[in-house]
Amino acid sequence: MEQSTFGEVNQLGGVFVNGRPLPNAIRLRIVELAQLGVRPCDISRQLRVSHGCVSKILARYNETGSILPGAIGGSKPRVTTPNVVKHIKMYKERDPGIFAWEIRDKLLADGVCDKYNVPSVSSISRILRNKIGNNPTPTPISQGYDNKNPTIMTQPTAPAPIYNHQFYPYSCSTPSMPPVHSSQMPVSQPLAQLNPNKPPQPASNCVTPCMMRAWATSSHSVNDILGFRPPSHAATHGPSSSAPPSGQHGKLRTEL
DNA sequence: ACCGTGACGGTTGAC
DNA sequence: ACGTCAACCGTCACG
Repeated sequence: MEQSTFGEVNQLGGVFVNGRPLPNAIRLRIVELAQLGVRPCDISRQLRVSHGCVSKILARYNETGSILPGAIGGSKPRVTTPNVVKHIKMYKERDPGIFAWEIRDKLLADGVCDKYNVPSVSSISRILRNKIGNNPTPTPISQGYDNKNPTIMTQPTAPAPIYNHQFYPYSCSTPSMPPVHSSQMPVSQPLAQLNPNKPPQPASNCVTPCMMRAWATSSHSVNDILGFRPPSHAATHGPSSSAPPSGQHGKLRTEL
């Protein structure tokens, strides 16, 4: 456990922390290289990240436009919001003999919940037993929760779990990732320009739940992240000015 | 040789 | 305070 924070070494000699996402800088680098036309297998070798991981990150990027990992840990958004509890209580008061499954149906019928966030029958039973049965005034109703917003992605409660510790417990420059000084990632070019196929996705559009958290100043989509590069000087791919992470990125493909 | 995918062991955080 | 659970992670191996 403790030592896991020091990282382990994969078959390629790269350092990783089991169970934890790669640093954003590396993820960013993976996408950037891919946009430059570097093959995944080369990216894998170059950054010493397993090809499975490269594949996964690129697939995710293609799908969501985000390089960031998903939200780790936590539970699904609560479905028993105060408003739902209020309605359950109301149904129960109107019809003390009502069954939990009937309450469930009514919640759906009344639009209090939708199929995605309607509490299970057992949850309703628990609410009846715990909150309504003996405690007439449950939780403070109303604090922003709202059940009207049925969408799955609505974050009824917390905005988004996500790593509270800003990204990772360790900094971007991984515990030991000597070869790649990714935290300084010289992002030379906006990926959006490099890959016309990938329309720049508005940050708000990125589905990844983790989106809303950190990266406060810069958004998470690669395009946005890369957007802060120097305006001019968008040469094909010469990380000319800023030194490439590992100092040998000039020849992306050939080597190895 | 390359790449997609699933199993695996791990971490995390809400409940 | 602690355990459980379900989300995610990256690596590895297989096809």
